[in-house]
Amino acid sequence: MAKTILVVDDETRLVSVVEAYLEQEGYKVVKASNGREALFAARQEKPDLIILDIMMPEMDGYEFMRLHRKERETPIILLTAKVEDDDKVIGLELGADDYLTKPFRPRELIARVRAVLRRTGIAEPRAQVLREGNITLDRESHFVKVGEDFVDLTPSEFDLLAALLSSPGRAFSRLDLLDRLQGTAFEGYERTIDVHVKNLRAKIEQDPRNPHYIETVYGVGYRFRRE
Amino acid sequence: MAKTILVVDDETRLVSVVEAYLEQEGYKVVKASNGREALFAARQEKPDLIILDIMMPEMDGYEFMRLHRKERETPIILLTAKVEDDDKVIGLELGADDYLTKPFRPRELIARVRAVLRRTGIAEPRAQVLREGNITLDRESHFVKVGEDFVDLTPSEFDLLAALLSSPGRAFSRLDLLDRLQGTAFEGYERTIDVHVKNLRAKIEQDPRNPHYIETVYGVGYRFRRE
DNA sequence: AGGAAATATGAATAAATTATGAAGATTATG
DNA sequence: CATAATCTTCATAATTTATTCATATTTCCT
Repeated sequence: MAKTILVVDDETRLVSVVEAYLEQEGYKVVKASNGREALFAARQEKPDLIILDIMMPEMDGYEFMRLHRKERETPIILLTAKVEDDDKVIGLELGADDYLTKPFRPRELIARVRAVLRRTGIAEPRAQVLREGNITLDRESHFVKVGEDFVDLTPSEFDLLAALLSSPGRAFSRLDLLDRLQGTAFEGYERTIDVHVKNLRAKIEQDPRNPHYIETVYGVGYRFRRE
Repeated sequence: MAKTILVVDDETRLVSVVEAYLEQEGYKVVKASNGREALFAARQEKPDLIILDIMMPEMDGYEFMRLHRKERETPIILLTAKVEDDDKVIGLELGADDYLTKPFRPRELIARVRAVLRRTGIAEPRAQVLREGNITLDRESHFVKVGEDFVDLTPSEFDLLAALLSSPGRAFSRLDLLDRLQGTAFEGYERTIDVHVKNLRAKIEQDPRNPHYIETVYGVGYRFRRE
């Protein structure tokens, strides 16, 4: 059964990005934009993990934690605007399992989610291997194979390939892809994706000038060729 | 056959963590959150070892021990909140085989479990020798060989190498590795791992500046090179 | 075919990550 | 209790990656 994660933050954009990424990883996501909603959602959905912003209107993260802890022991990852020792201390006292400083990258979040779930003995949600054509990507072990050859990719290249490979045949816009790479960080320049694609092609394509796997969708973005 | 360990503690979180570590070591784990449940579970499962918290609601650890001892002689490791001589004395009088003070590190727990099982003549659950390339690591005898040469490692270095060696080719995040070393990565500083890696490389690599065995996976962590 | 728009590419620069040496803190040991 | 060993933290050097930018190439449309 897919693990459920409750994401609580008043920034809807951030929540959306986080949601997309967690869902891609195979988690079920429930959202709330303040402590009150979160309490309600926590009771309804009984999530396996809560990702919680501290600064929120109405009822802040600490208040939520205090109330929630009376009912359940769900592991919690705190989101903090910046590292303040106070926050760390208070969060720790209240029983947070980890914390993350905004802005953060999706990969960083995923790593922490995994770590916390493992630490608290909750199993992985699903196989972490993506395969299409001759390409294998293993998120768990973090390797990419072209045929039988292992290929070293940079983090951006790896995430980019993972995104494309998650839905072969689907065209992703540069904005989509940029979100996967940068998460909640401030907006970048879409063309950055082009460069990553170029570098990625150089590593996995037999003839980078005539790409077989990563196709350009003129006016839209890129897609991974479906067999 | 895998050895069964009964873990008894009212802190479900702690039980989950302990469960995760024991299972990773190849033990089968049964859980209970108070003395009553524990008695029931002990009768049902006939565990090879019991890890028992003293402070629990309903029926505390001492009471459980008294009752359980009438039925079986299962070795018991006690968990105590902090070292109180009284606890130690009472526990050992009642026949506990060892005790552990919270908070404790996974390696500490595992070490004591092994020791108690060995002392009471119960076999180890799985092979304790990891080998890859030119490196041999024996968890049982606690030695490391590079080729034919024995190498002295510190406890952290040993655990780090054991973790990496458990899945050659798999990239481990610093968070993962910190977990293995400290039990809870929340409080630690990830970069500590870098230093252990440096020191470990200095001991097992021919040319530490150009590591052969322990590879850096930029943006992710480290991995042991798969042959 | 011609031109506008989009993409590809190489190279320079900026940013992020890792490696390292050494100091300070902690833990084990006699 | 003192000493040694180990672990952690910190500052900074070295390395790798990400981003930007200028320009070449390709695609699309009429």
